Amino acid sequence: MSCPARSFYNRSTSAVARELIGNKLVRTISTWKRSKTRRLSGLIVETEAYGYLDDEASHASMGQTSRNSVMFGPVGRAYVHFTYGKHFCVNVSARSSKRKAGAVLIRAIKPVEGLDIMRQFRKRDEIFSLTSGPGKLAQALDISDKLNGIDVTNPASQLHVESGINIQTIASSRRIGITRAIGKNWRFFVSNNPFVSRF
DNA sequence: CGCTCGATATTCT
DNA sequence: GAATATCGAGCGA
Repeated sequence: MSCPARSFYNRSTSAVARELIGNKLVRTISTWKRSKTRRLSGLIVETEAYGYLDDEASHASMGQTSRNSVMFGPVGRAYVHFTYGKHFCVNVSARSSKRKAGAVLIRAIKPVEGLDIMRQFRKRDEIFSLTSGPGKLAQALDISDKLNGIDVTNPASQLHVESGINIQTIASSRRIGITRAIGKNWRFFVSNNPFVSRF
């Protein structure tokens, strides 16, 4: 399967956020036995765009720091950050050439491959709570800050994005879990599906 | 079901 | 000190 090219991420973050819906987030891990590789994957069903100085809710809004440096680097890289003292969130760096920083948060995926392994990482069986939230999907795919900065346009990367299906029913809304810049409707999700985080 | 609230580390004021 | 791109246990209906 092919990966969206780097140029895919070289557009406005809101456009990238919308078009990432329907693509596949893939995590490859080596199992403890016989160093065999396994694929964990899911269809991206919910995203949020985060901008630069124009977006007070973005980690990049106050300039470059050690935490958000991936948002300022090449597009198509994973920006993994730790939040609320417990959880990791997975983003992909993206922006048009006119901006200096930006990223798209992946908020939810629909599990496709490796559900048994996801259940082990999540320590629960219910399929709808496996990956229906940014912290949940990071845990289900065993994603931590060790993967920060990885190139998601490379199919050999342990975390990458593969081209998927075209989704017709994409809706947008305010972003979730933020208090600033709530006027921007930069959350995109597949309407009428049970795998998104919430409405 | 739905709501409230504590956990818990990093960043910002 | 306060806030945070979250989650799930515990409660009441």
